[in-house]
Amino acid sequence: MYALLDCNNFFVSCERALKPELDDKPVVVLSNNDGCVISRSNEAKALGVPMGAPAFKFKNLFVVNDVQVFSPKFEMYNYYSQEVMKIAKSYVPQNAFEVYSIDELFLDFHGFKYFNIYDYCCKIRKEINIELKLPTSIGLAPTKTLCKIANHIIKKETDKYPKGVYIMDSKEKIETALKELDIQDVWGIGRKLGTKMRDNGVHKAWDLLQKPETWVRKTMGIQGIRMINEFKGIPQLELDSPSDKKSIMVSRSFMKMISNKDELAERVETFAIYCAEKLRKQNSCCKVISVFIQTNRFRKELGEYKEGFSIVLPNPSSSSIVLAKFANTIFEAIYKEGFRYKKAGVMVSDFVPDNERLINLFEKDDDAKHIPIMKAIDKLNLKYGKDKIRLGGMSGKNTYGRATLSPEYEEFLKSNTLPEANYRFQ
DNA sequence: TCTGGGGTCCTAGGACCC
DNA sequence: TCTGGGGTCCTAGGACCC
Repeated sequence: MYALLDCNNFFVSCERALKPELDDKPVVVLSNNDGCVISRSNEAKALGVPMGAPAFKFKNLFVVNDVQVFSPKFEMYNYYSQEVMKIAKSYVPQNAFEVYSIDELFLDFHGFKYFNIYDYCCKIRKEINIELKLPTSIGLAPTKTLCKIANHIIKKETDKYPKGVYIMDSKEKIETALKELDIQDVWGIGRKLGTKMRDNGVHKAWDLLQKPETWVRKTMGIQGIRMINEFKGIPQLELDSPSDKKSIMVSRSFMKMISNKDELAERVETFAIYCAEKLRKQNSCCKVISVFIQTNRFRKELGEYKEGFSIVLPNPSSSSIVLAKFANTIFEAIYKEGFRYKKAGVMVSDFVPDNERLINLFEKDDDAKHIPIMKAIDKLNLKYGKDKIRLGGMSGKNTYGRATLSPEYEEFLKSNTLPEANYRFQ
């Protein structure tokens, strides 16, 4: 058996953990710039607020229904996430887990044959709830895909599973679940595939199992074959061991569109420097750096422009100075005058461990010289706060908005150290 | 007026090899 | 008019995830 533990309405639940008065009220958490809805309480879902909804379109609904609206506090969510993981991990042997996202982790319960797993999972939930005031669900099944479905069922039928734990351990339970589950709710079926499935008469997960394997292979590729095996209870997806990232991206939409070249250049350089910091944190150097800039895709009438480009570095690097320099080179090449830019980003990829850098004989290598300085800056910033020491190119101001911090949150920040998380998704 | 910010994996097709 | 038969590796883009 595998188990999937996930936090219900995670960001909203974190807000409630900090401020219990929010319990039972409709609550939403917005993205940067207060742009989209990225977390909703059950009450907010019941009001018909969709995931990812643009906040401005629902402003009226928020006011009328007294919905509590929050700007995101990602440091806090990361902190809570790590605490949840810490508790959950303590219930399984070493490495018998996979942190899948900021609010989800898989547990491996193979070898727990003589345990009452149901009671055991209730205990995990209870500890998280007492220690952190966070609600969770735990779905158990023979495969990861079925675990996802088990969790889906808990959330859809809360009355039936008041303890928040469901074990899908028989052929009958699985069959019933697959017959009731809409195909687009399956883990791995997105919008495109969902449409294709429905066009071909596949409406429920169960219908996919009735299709010939050749058809599944042709329409979905290798993933489709894996999916149907997982439905049948034959595990195709193992627990991934925690690994360092393979690419790192820093990008932002701007609160106000930017038409000044220097201002945009400064943003791009800053993003490159953040990439470098994240690289050093995982002791990697990158071989490739990419930069993109784009206008507002929702305001096409203002003129549209979108361009990005990558270059291979002469030597693998994690130096803020080197990466900022090359990011700027790319920026100069792709920047076009006369547009109002809404978003920009820097991505680094193609990593090598920083102790295995192969230096190009014919190119100057600045990293060796920069890294001791960089490490010192990292240490100082860890101690005194983000961006307290920064390079000359950085203005140090954010160009995306955030509401004023609440007193509770200020208090929270003061009383907790908030290490950066290392998740595959955030 | 106002629409997030990350990530991973797979596939097809091109370039190149003999 | 006719124009081989394999391979490998890389890349861009698509689709998915939270």
